[in-house]
Amino acid sequence: MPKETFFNLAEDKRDRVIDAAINEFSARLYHKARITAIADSADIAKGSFYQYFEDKKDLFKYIIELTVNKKLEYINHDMLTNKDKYNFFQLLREIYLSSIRFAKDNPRLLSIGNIFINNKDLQREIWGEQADKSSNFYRQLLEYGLRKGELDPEIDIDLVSVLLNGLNFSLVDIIYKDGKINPDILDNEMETIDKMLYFIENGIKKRD
Amino acid sequence: MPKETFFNLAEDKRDRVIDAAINEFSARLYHKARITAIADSADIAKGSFYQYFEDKKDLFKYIIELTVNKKLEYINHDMLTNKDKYNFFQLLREIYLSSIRFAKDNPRLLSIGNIFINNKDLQREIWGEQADKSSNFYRQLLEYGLRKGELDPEIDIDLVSVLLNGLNFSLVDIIYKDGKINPDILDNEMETIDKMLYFIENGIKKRD
DNA sequence: ATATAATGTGAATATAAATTCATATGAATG
DNA sequence: CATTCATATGAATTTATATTCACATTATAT
Repeated sequence: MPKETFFNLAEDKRDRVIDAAINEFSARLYHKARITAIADSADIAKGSFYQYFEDKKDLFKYIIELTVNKKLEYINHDMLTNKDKYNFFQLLREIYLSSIRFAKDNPRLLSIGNIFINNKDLQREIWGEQADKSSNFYRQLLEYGLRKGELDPEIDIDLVSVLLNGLNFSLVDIIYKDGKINPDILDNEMETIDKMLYFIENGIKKRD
Repeated sequence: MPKETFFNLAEDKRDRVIDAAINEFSARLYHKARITAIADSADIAKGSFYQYFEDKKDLFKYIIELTVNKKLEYINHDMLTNKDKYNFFQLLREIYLSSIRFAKDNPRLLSIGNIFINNKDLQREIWGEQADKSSNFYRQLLEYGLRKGELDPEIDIDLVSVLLNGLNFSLVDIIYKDGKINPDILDNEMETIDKMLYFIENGIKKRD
């Protein structure tokens, strides 16, 4: 958590610091990101930085928190609170759509998220041992789908939740090529998502 | 590439250096791994290290190369050279089985592979721009499966190859929990793999 | 207006490696 | 045995940055 000093700052300055931090953390890996660069670009003294934050990790935690919150804003809450109206695959589709919307609007946050998600050690450093939130999310969704009889009762929930989590990496790979958003996707994001769902629903075996 | 000096070394010493490097790179992220620790543990002088390698990156590249070669040894070559005898899903199954065998026998190399695969920037630093070898591998496999009519002709190869690649992350997640091999998996690896294949073949939608 | 607290500052210090280099030792050659 | 070449060594240097600190400035309260 940033120190109180940080929250007492004039909004403009606070925003400059956040913006500079997002810039630096999206452009470089955590251990390569430089406080000096952040201070310079936010136009504050290096010493001031330590008035606002405990240390580099403190700032990074804060930025990750902002990122997570921002992402949550993109999820259609009506859909999640009224789950019952939607079936499992509709919910999954909505989740994927939110991911893409979020990525489009917040490329730098997407990059930070990638850097974070792609580095388990960093996750441990920042979040401690409870770093496995994401497959848990899918487990709950799957339990719900099973209860409603929409899913093949044969599936192993623990395994499939990890698999769905792995497919998230694919989605990010698709959206985000070579450090920027893949422009091809933006034109036919629906199509891409629908193909992905088709894969998840039906697999790839030929049927007759 | 290591310098010639390195290959001129007595085998014992060369092995000590490799072993020390594998230890260090499997325990710490690339930018955190220390030449000093490697030199100490291999019982060579720090200066000697630079007789053998250009720099840290040079050593790491070499270790990654060893890892990749070792992994290739685990793939059943008979199966790949006589592809025609096996169907797509049998081949995929074999690939997953090799992954698990490799992981069991070479936990440290698995860890290095994870660190590498989980860090796209590092991949760019080490392999340059052609870092996307792996989804390419699946693309070829998929083309083969389609030609033989084993796969749903509806699927989009480009997309599905990225999806299969994402599922690799899942497999690693399953095998490798908290820095070591998940013992639960070893007892029923076949079962796990078969469930994973079931997911890929049939998806998770309930059918009647 | 003065005192007190809060914030700002950047040069100095600390830390942690990677890398170099002058020099020593050993091996091969003729 | 002397000369040349290859390898070994670790203290000294370099690089890169995070973090501290003594002091300066500005804001708030009395």
